[in-house]
Amino acid sequence: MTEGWERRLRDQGFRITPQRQLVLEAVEHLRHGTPEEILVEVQRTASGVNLSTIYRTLEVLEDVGLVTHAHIGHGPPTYHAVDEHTHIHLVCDRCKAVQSVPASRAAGFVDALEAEFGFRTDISHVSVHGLCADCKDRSFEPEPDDPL
Amino acid sequence: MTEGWERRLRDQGFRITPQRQLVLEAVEHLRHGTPEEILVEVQRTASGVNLSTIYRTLEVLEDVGLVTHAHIGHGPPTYHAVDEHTHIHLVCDRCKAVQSVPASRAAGFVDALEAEFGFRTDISHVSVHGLCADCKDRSFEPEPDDPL
DNA sequence: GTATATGCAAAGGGTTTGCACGGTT
DNA sequence: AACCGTGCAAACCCTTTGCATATAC
Repeated sequence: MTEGWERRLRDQGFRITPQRQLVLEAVEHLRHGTPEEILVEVQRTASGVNLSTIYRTLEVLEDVGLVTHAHIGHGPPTYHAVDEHTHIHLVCDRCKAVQSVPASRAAGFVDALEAEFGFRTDISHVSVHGLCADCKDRSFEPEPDDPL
Repeated sequence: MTEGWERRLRDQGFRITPQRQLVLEAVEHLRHGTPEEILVEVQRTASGVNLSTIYRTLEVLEDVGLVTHAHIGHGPPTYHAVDEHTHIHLVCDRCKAVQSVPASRAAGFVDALEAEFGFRTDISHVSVHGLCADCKDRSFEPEPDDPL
């Protein structure tokens, strides 16, 4: 569990509640989780927790900097604990595999955007789409359906 | 209008319809458009066209390679004609401004992902989030609300 | 004439909101 | 005790789907 999470909430005027603790634990345990997946995880301990609470709690936890979210394709966002090593998601549009690579691999790109356009990139926020190594080689086969 | 669009459809077994022509024209005219925006544009000429037709048509046009879509934040996807110069969207999470930069700026990053992980990136598919030059300088001010 | 495309309306996911109750401070 | 947080249900937005009709071939 992220150290000092309680202070982080309290210092910004939020209260400590079992739900907030459980959601944070779930995010850290799952490593990658959609709101729905987080709900299921939380309900293993507290079955009464509601989905809307998950949404509201994730928003609060993101506000205080304990979690972030990234978009992986069309579906719901994926949440992460912020203490994990920052990474980029490589999403295969064909087989849907998601590979994480260190955000440092994008340092050159990110720096160039800042130098040239003054744009400060949050590289981990959005995933990178394409074809993974396996699917690249098999790209003549029919798609398994529903490409992102 | 993209040259040879009719062949492109016909060759893949699709029929030529007024709706498909209008949607393609709308996408090219708007340069960036969500399904809803495309509907409005199409309805300036043909008010009877239905939203579901827009969705189905965009899917077909994408299948045959006449348009692509990219995700800009939480909302609906944005469609482009493929003949336009490939570009990346830089989305400011604070002021929501969207800046287009040539995809070539990411060449180094894309090449590195392919060399290191065998991953073939479709860089234009997903937008890059962060803070634009203006907002970076004003980042001490309160946010205007609803960051993406 | 036949198969595909369209319009319409209803259903479906994911997310947000209003409200009254319950818990934290 | 006051206020914030939660559960519940309804509403919301975006997208998809079933079906009957219209249209391209």
